[in-house]
Amino acid sequence: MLAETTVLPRGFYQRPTAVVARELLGKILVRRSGDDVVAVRVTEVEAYLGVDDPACHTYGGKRTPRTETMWGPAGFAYVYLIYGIHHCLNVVTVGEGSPEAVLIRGGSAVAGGSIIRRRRGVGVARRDLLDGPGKLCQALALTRLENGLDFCDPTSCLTIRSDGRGFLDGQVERLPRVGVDYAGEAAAWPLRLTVSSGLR
DNA sequence: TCTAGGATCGGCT
DNA sequence: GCCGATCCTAGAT
Repeated sequence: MLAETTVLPRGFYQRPTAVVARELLGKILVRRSGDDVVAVRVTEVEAYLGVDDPACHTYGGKRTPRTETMWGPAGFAYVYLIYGIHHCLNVVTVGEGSPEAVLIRGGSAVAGGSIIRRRRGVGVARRDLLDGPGKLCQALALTRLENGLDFCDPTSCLTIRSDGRGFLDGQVERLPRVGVDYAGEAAAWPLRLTVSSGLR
């Protein structure tokens, strides 16, 4: 199934964050750990626009050990812990010195469904498996240990691939981001992208 | 050191 | 719809 896919090149990520966010919808996140392979098609993302975005971890030029990955080159994974319990997976965009990223909020399983169910809990309903950033990370077995992985290295245990399919603009909903009320008017910026209907 | 708070989730009412 | 869990992170002292 993954034989007909290609790993997205660095250049894919070295573009404006809002563009990368839109283009990530429909792409396939592939996670290898040991003999387990899990693949998830991205259906929900949020853009975080760096130093000028009050909702972003790097707002105002903030640079800390946690956010160091965001300050580096595009195409790397920024994984952090939230609420002491859950992890969130981000894709670093633009380029070195422009600490912007796209948060992967949700997807649908395309391979490794049984592994996902095992990790998420056997009784969990199909639609609840991957509909949140914390759930996605649990399904992909991602923790802070995976922070800084390179999405562009075909031998990496975490890559993003294209199978040539995607979603039409008419299928994409643009909504305010979740859980960033503290960010003032930026909380209303329509930087959350979701798709509801099927592939094209 | 100490403290407050968070890009969430799931259980309970 | 509400609320507690749980602990890292960052900023203050």
